[in-house]
Amino acid sequence: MSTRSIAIPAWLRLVRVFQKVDHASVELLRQWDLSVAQFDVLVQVGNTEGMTQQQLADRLLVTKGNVCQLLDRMEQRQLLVRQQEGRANRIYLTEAGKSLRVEALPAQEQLIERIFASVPRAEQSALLASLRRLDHSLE
Amino acid sequence: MSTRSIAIPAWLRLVRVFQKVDHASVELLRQWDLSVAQFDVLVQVGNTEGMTQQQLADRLLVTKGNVCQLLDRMEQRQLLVRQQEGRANRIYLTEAGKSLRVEALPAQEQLIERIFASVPRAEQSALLASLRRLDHSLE
DNA sequence: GATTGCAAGTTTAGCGGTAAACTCTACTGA
DNA sequence: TCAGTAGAGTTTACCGCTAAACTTGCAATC
Repeated sequence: MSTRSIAIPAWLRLVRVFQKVDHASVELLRQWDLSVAQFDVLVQVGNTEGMTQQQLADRLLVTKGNVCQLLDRMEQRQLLVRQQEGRANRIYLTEAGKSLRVEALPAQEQLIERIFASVPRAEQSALLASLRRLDHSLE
Repeated sequence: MSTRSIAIPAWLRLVRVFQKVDHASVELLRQWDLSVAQFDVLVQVGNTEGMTQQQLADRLLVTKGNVCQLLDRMEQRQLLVRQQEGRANRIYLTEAGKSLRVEALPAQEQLIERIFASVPRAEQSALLASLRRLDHSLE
């Protein structure tokens, strides 16, 4: 039995899976003219109505500059509104934003379920456990 | 014991891990003024000297338009050369490109090893197996 | 109350990526 | 032969993202 680490192949495979699932998401969300980034905003703001731009940036692991641009486009499309409060902007979904979220989120979740159905339930648990370890080891 | 699928949390965790490891790679490669995309080109072209732009695009799962722009910048930095042959361009690393590859690749691999060290060897095998299943189920 | 300073947001240059239109070259077939 | 076509590469417009410089508003301290 080999003692060499398989970290590299595991990482390369993880990247591959990420890219492919991401592409599938892009395809799915295209029917609502949504990018993955915009979809993520819709999901997060829907979960925590009234969050600030900085909070959103922290959740998404992106810069506040990026969030600002994303919100510009989404506000223009009337999917959400900024509401100034002190020196922060609180974000709220419009009705159009909410109904888009209610359509797209279940579809996206079904896509993920379908893809992961190729992995048996017990293996999914182990997968999740390993990923959690990796995540926590990166702070 | 619950029977509900954990596909969604597993996917969200996978995304998180990808983002964090990717950020760590960006930090590491910054010391050679390399982006992850440029590093990937260096690795692939080093593995298969003389490959065409289209072959490279297929390997990296990106468009040929993207490869064209990446190569523009890297050729300008004299890390590689295009050599026209019929209607295709064959790509070769320069000496500068090769030596950069020889420096950066082991460092990158050590980074991955270090991160994955938090997962026991047996668990890494299971992780790899699950990821392979996912990959293959996406064609 | 004026000064200082920090925190939230905005702007801009530049890279990475896609899609689509375009050029150029080679091959194929009537 | 030569018209058509398909494949490889290039270009362009636009989105996602970062880093860094910039603006603005609030608070604390003197």
